[in-house]
Amino acid sequence: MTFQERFIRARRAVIEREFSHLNDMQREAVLTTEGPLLLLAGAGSGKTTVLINRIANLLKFGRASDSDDVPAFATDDDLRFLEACAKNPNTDDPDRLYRLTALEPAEPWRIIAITFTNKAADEMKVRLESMLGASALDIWASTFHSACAKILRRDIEHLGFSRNFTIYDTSDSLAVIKSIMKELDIDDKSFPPRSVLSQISSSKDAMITAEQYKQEAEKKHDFRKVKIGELYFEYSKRLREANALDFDDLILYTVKLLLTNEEIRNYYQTKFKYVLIDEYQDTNNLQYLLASTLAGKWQNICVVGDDDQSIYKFRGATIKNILDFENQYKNARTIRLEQNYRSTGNILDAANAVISNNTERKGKELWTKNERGETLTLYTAANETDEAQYVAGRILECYSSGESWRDFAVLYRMNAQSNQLEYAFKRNGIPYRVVGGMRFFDRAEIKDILAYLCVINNPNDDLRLMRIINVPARAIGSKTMEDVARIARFEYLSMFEVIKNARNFPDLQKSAAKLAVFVELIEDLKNAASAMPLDEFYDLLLSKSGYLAMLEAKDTDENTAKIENIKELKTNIIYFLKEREGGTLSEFLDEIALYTDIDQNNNDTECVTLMTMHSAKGLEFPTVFIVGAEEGIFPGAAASMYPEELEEERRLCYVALTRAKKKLYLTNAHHRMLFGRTSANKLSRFVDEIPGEYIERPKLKTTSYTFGSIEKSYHKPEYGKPASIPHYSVPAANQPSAQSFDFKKGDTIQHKAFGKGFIVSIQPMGNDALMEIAFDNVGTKRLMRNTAGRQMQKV
DNA sequence: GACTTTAAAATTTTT
DNA sequence: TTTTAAAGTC
Repeated sequence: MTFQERFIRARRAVIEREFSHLNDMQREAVLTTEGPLLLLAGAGSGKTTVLINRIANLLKFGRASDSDDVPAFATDDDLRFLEACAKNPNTDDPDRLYRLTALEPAEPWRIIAITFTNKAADEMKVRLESMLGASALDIWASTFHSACAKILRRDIEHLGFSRNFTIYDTSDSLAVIKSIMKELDIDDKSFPPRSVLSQISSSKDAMITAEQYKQEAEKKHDFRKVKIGELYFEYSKRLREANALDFDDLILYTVKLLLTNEEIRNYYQTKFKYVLIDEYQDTNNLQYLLASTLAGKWQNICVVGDDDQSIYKFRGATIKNILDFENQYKNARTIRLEQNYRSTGNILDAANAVISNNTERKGKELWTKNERGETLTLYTAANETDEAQYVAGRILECYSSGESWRDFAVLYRMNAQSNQLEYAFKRNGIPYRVVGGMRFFDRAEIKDILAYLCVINNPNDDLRLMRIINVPARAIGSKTMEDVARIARFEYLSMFEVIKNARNFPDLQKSAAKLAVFVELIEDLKNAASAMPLDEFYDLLLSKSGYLAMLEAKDTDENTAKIENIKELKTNIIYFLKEREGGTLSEFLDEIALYTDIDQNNNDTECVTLMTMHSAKGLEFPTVFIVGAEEGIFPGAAASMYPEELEEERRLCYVALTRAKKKLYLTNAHHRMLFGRTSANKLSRFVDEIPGEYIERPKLKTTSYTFGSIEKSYHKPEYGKPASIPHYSVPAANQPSAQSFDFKKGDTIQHKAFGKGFIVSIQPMGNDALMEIAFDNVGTKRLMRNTAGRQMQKV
């Protein structure tokens, strides 16, 4: 062996030891620093750990682990020293060792790591900081959108926007579309605003301008598309006038800027020596362009993803990006992380079997050293209520044997399915949280307050001005505002400028006085904003605008909740000020424009989690229930017609299955009421794709069930429904067919899960009753007699 | 201009 | 069934 070969081998050995806690494939991924790298990381394979360690390696050793270069200064003695260190980790001269092993270590600011969600970005930052210390803060670890916002805040002036541009969220965009449609008198029934917006979005993704879109449509004589093209054109125009960018624009304009401006392109291409993209299977075309452009100079692009977990096609993600990576970069290396640390063998094999029915995939088989574990369980319920009750019953049983609430997750295809589960959990006293649905920043009161802040920050923000000008009521109605909008359009003024000079416009004479009051309010607040700390200003805003008074006027639960939310927003402001002392209003608005979920994901709370399978991506739970495993629901009706859609549903199934660590339940129902209509759905094909050895199915043949043909059917009177609609079900252990619940106030009872308790009160409610029970160990709970009663006995 | 009623639609979601 | 938006009424 030559000197060079020996040196490289010894150096590699020393670095490898640094990452000995990883498995071989993980370590390979960490040490492969140079050139394009495709990391196919299966579910539960330690993906984030690899990313963090890879960055650590770049910072500490640079390209040493992946290079044939030997430092010119290295002597024979150095080599002997290095080889000795490779054999024996303890050295008396760590400085010398480091000098010999590190090769151009990367400065933190030369690394950009892009994720999809703020949550993932934050998690990465936290883990980097705890591993590498404060220097990790210089790494660009952010989402696509915030990275772009950062770039554009510097250089967007080249594209004709000013640097203090506003970011519109989806509902802002929707509002713009709606107002254009109203003005152009386009019927929103034949052109649903949402679908128009998604057309615009996919056009932007394909880098098609409004003009091109319209031309193309005219050539094809497609009337619909011509109209949409007009809307697209007007929409872009309005955003430009308002100096606003929507989410797509953030990426689109960044890409445009980089492609058209050589100086800027050079700056970022030189700066970012290492580019890492997480969740690559979820990227769209623009994001792909951005990533490959940023990596254009050094070509050190590492993409991490799992083609089998691509579930966001409907929002523009294209699985092609990950499938074609090796064609895009001819010298790309591919590493597969296939060892799973999360699930039992049975769960994993079931998931592998299901996903193997897909054709559009790279091919990958997860394996694990974990035990086989229990088989999966399929439960076939009579209806959705029974299904929910089954889930609740199982959870109570497990809870009584020592598991905690947070060990359980119930996954469903549609948010609408959460309802029955929530009822069942409430009746049984099971604490739960529902993830998704209404987000904090989507709540009307939060949007209102933020709109105030936006208008104060930039009075020319017409959209937000419209939102708040009559909230609370100031007797400025839609008619007045229509006049204002028309004048603004005609005079090329912003709406605020129009109302400020209302007296000069004949049409506004009647409302001029009211408008003046509003203008004064905004201007006073604007002055106040620069004169005091942000949190103090916030209180002033709430009182002066009359918003708080409006909520306090009606003492309803709803308003109390709204006031809570508004206070929560103040917590955010205080938190922001802690991070950045003397932070200004505009800085705060910028920060939260891209941070849209705050109260989400308190994983530490002790309760069962309910969420869609989509939201479950990236999470794990010891026990998982997948409910509604029925054709027409999962896979959904729309998907079963198209093979591509069906494959996406199957990937979603794969994601759902691989969330479980120890135990996995699947449930379906003979009859299900959804959206007010009852239907009898077949068992999901995905369940049939799981080989029988991994799953335990109900003993009775329930899939071939036809109405009335089952002899051993029975009625469950505890639902209190009329006998004319009998319920049929497979008897289950936790469902005695009939039972009398003669609980009385003052009784001492023994509950399966909650232990001993004392009935404080019973309130009859129809055929049921609400019982308040003081338990010895878990405090007082309110339970429904007919459901929770099954779980307890008098003592 | 505020409030009530009625009708239609309802995967999946992050930024 | 439930939610949301638009039309109708006071």
